[in-house]
Amino acid sequence: MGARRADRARKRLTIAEIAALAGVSTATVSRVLNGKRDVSPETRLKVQRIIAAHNYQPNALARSLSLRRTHNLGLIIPHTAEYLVSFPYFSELIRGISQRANAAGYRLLLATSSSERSSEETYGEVLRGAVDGLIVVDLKVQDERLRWLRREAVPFVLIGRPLEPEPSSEVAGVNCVDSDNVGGAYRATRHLLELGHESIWLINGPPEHAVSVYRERGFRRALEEAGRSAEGRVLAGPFTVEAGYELTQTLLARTRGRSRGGIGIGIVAASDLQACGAVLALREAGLRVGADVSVVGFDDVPLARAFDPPLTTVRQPIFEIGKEAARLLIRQIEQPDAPPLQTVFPTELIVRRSTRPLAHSDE
Amino acid sequence: MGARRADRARKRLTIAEIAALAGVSTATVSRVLNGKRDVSPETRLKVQRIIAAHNYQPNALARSLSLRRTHNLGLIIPHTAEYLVSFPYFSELIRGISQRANAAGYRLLLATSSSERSSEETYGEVLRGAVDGLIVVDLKVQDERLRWLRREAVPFVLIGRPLEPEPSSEVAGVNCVDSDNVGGAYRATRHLLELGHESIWLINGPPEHAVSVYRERGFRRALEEAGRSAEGRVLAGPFTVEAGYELTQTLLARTRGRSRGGIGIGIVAASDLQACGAVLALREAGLRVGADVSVVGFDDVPLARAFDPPLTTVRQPIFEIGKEAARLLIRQIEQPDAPPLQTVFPTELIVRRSTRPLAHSDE
DNA sequence: TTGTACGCGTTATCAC
DNA sequence: GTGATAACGCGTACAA
Repeated sequence: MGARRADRARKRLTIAEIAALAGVSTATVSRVLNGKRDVSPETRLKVQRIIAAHNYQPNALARSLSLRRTHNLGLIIPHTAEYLVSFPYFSELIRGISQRANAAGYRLLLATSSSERSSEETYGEVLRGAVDGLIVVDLKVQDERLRWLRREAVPFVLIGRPLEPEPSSEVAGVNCVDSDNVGGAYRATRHLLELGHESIWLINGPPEHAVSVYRERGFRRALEEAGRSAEGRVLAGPFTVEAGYELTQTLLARTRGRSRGGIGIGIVAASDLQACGAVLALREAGLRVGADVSVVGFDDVPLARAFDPPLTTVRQPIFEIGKEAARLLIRQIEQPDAPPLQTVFPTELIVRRSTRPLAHSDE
Repeated sequence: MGARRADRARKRLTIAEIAALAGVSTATVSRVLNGKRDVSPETRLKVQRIIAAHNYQPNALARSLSLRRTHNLGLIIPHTAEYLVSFPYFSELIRGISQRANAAGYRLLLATSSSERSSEETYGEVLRGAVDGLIVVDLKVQDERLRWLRREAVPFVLIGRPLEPEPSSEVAGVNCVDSDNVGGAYRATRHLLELGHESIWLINGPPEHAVSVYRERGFRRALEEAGRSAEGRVLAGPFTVEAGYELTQTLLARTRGRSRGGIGIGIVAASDLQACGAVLALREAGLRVGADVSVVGFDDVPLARAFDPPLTTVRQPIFEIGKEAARLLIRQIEQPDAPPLQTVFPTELIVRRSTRPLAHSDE
């Protein structure tokens, strides 16, 4: 009762009202709120009581406006569903970012980019002072966002690593977090080599993704070190089951005639989904995965070890990557002069049953 | 040149500066900005030119403070990784929410709830005027958050449906979006009945989740309609592969002796992950899934159809649910007097090869 | 130690 | 039509 306005929005108290209640000035309340030292123990206690009694919460907006800092981190979700499917751990990433951000007193602001709007529009809109910095995912080979972000002098951190030949700019000049994709693909490929596979292929992600370039590098390096050529050994497509299936079929068509009916084929896939698609196609062709042929995935999604056969795969610490991204961004925001940092997390080859030494043909 | 402060934050223009540049008052600029009619075509054009020339973006914070509306929607991410794993479409949900929100001029603000903090603390923090409303996921059977949200009179929408016996309150009093879990479980169970399975089980999610209660209802209803008892037929655990595996093992132990070595068992699982775990355990016990026994999953994750056997499962339109949730929340925010709405999306049984008519034992 | 007064960037209510 | 000017809620010089 006594509520003047419709009580729907339950009028929240302001610092002025708290001040009045406590018989002090707003400045004093603000000091107490922010833990400043210049306030006597008695007044502090008095104010704290009032604050607690009324469950007062300072308005975040007003505080942001005054401080010129929102304590919001921005993340643009790629528009394409395809990308998200390709990234089964997207929720893990968000969780990692969000956890670290919250722990440091920041929130995470999300927006989707729509294909109709340029990245400039999207980012500009999110900006408008709503965010202290941005986390950029889904890094492209030639990513126009980089130049824009630099020009606007927005603190930002990349998930992924820009490719070196970025025109007129040092890679070292940006904050970025990535997993060791080159190493992951390298080890996966070596693994197949060591198993004795003769015909080794990479089913890669779309070539415009920076991550695809890195994985192909690891693949090529392993092959070349073994004195083999990677020419014509790389197929590319979406990170989906379907793509894995179809690319494996074209791969089989290409090898037909060459090898012994496909026996000896080894496939490194850029996602577990693709790997599963590959397994399907291989089985359809009458090949035994984990005996005649081998397949390695990427990501280690929850279902990878329940698959038949349990999938050998390259695990990435997505949650950690998210946390680190938030950490670096916050660091850049709070210490603008701190030099940018590049963090690379190791990947791990999880060996299960989809990769095995070749069965001897004389058995 | 001429930059006064360190050029790192590239001073953004204010409405006052635009006004000065255009030779008008801030009020006029504001009118142009917000498309008000009371401004002459000439001045409008003049102001628009200046705005475009300087790429001016009004400050979202100041605007929010003035309007007392942030255009932010809040979503609390459950702390437990377990929950997220159980919810493979979490990214889909976020995408749905975010897309609808952005389309309507809203942003999505994320925060994680940490187990140490009460929901009141978590939500209170998000409040602080940082959001206009909240989306609540992971609804519990007795969810303390409901009462709190009502008391604080925060606009909110539930993903999921509260259970009827919520003390002293009409279910109809809240906005909520859910998929038809009762119907989904019902149809999955009927499907198994129609295939001739004798020993039908539900591997459910944790009982504290509201969704588990609904799914059990559908399961029971189908069984009872068929004149069977569901007593002792429900096992519960996390939504993981491991839980599915282990619960199936205990289930097999219980049936041992009774049925013909397990033949005729039919399992409805509350997630595709659990279903895959169940398949593993059944196979280990020497049973042929899709012949001797059947398994139905829930969710239709991308790998479900690549699984061996391809998984029969109950599909939910997660993306749509996200969009609808955002729609309802925004509606509640913009029309506080509009009566709350309950939307239930149909679920769909996708029949694949993990469920089949029982093989005749005389074959 | 405490209080006054102004700035943060918009919107909106008045006058003119 | 247009322009001062008071909110919006908080932080913080500066003065006391």
